[in-house]
Amino acid sequence: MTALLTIGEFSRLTQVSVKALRHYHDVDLLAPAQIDSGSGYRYYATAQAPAAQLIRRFREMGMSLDQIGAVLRAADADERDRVIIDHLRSMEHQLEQTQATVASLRTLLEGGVAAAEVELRQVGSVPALTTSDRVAWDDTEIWLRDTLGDLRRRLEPDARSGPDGALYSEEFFEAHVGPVTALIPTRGRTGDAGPLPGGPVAVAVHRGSFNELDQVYAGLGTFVAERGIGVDGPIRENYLVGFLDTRDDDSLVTEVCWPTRVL
Amino acid sequence: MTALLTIGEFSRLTQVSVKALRHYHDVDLLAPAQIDSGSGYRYYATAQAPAAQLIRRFREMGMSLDQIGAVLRAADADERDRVIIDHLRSMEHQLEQTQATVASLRTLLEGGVAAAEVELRQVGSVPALTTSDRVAWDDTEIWLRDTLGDLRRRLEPDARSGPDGALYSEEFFEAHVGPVTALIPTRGRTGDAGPLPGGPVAVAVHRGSFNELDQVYAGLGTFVAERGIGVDGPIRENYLVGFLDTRDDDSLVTEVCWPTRVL
DNA sequence: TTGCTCCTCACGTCACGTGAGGTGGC
DNA sequence: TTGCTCCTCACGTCACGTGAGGTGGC
Repeated sequence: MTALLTIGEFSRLTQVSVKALRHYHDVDLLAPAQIDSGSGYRYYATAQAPAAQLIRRFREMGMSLDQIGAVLRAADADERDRVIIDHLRSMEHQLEQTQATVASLRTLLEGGVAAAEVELRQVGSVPALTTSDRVAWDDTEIWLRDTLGDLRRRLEPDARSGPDGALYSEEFFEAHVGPVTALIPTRGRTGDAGPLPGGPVAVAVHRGSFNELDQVYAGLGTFVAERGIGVDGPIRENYLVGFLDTRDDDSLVTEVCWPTRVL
Repeated sequence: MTALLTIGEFSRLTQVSVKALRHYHDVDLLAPAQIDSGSGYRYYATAQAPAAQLIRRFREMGMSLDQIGAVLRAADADERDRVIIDHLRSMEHQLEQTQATVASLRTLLEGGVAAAEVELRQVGSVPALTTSDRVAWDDTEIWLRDTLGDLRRRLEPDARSGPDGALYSEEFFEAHVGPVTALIPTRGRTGDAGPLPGGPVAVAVHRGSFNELDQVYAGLGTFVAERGIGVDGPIRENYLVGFLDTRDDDSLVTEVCWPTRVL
C-alpha cells in the first residue's frame, strides 16, 4: 500500500523543498499522484519518493531540469546512461578547467607572465581544406577537435602544407558565439579548398595549455593598439603542436596571428 | 603609453564579451577608463586588460560578481587571499560532494539500497546543552560543526549523558531554511540547558556518509506514512559516531528519530 | 471554530543574452 | 556619404525563493 502525502509531508520525506516540488509540477517533471479538484491540493504517493530524490541528486550535481527530464523519460537504460555519462564528462572537464585556472591564478595575481614576444610578419594567401560554422564559445574545443579530425580524414596523402589552424571572427569574440573556421593548409587546389586570407599580422607563440592563451591575446592586442596598427579581420590560431598531436597540455604550441595594417 | 580602445576592441583583447563588459560597467565592477559624454561611447585602456581577465578567470571558476568585487577592492593582499581561499574551499567541498553523489548514484538507479530497519521507541525528555538558530540548508554542516564544537567546549567534565545530536524543524525541511538546534544531552541541570522533547519515535540507523542519509529519511517517512502514525514535530538526528569523532565518512553512524503518534 | 496548511499569482535573484530601435564615428 | 559600431531600453533565461493575499482541511 502506497500512502498519499500532502506536499509538506512529501517534502520532509524526500528533503526536496515545497517550492521546488511545486516548480517540478509546473514544468511537468514530477506531477503529484493525485490532485484535489476544487482545493487544488497536491497529494504525492510514497512510491514517488525515489523519483524526487533522483531529481534532488542530479540537481546537486548541477544537471539542468531538462537533462533530468531526459534521464527520467529515457526509453531504455542505454539512453539513460548516455545522458548521465555525458553530464559526468562535462563535469570532469569543468573540474579540470577549474583546477588549471586555480593553478595559473597565482601567476596572474603576482604580476602576470612575461610579456609575449611579438613579431610582425606577412602571411601569404594559401589554399586550404576548411570547414566553417557558427560556434558557441564553450563548445569551441569540442567542435574544433571533431572538425579538425574530419578534415584530417578527408586530407589527401602529402597534401598538407602547414599545421592545423582556425580562424575566429570578431563576432565570435564579442558575442561569444559566431563564425569559426577550422583549416588545414594544402599544396595547390585540393577538392573543396578555400583560399585563406593573407596580409600583415602580429604574431606571438604560446607554449602550454590553452588556459593561459588569454595572456597572448592581451599581449598582442596591446602591442597592436599602442602602435595604432589595428585592422579588422579574423584572428588566426596555428596549432604548431595541437591537441590532436599530443595528450600533454604542457607540450602544446600555439601561434596567434592578429591582423595589422602595415609591416 | 596606454592606448584607448572601443568596447569591441577591448572585448577581443580580453576575450570578455561586449555584453559582459557593459554589465560589469552597470554594476560598477569595471568602469571604462573614459566615457564620451554625448555619444556615451565607452573607451577602455589597454592597462585595464589584466582586471578584465581576472574577472573572466574568476567567473569561470564560478565566483559571483560580488565576491570578485571583494577581491578587486581588497585593501591588502591578505584580505584578497582570504576571499580566494574561501572560494577554493567551497569549490573543493562541492567537488567532493559531486564525486560522492556520482559514486552512490548507480546504487540509487539500480533499485536503491536495502530498506532501512525501522524500530519504534519511546524517548525520554532529558536535559541538554543546546544552541538554536535559523540555518540555511547548504550551511548546515558547517554550522553544526562549529556549534557542536562550541557546545563541547562549554560542557562540564563528565556532564554528557548521550551522543551529540540535532533537531531539525519542519520549516527547515520544507523551505530549506529554518530553525535547527544543536544539542548535547547532559546529566541533570547544567547551566543554560534546555529539556529535549520526548515521546514515541520511529528510529533508523545509518552507517556511512551523510550523502545517503536521504534513503533513511525516505524509509522512515514511508514507514510512518503507510501506518498512518505520523505526527508533527522536529526530526532528531543523533550522531552516534559524528564528524567530530572521525575523519572517515564511512565510519559515521547516524540515528534518525521521526516523531510518531503511538508506540 | 481556530489556525495551520495549502493554493495561486506576481515579482525578485543572478549574470548576462537577445533582440529592437536608434544615433554617432570613421 | 554609407554602413558599421556603439548606445539604451525592455524583456528572456534558469531554477527556484520571497512575499502577498486568500481558501480549504482537520
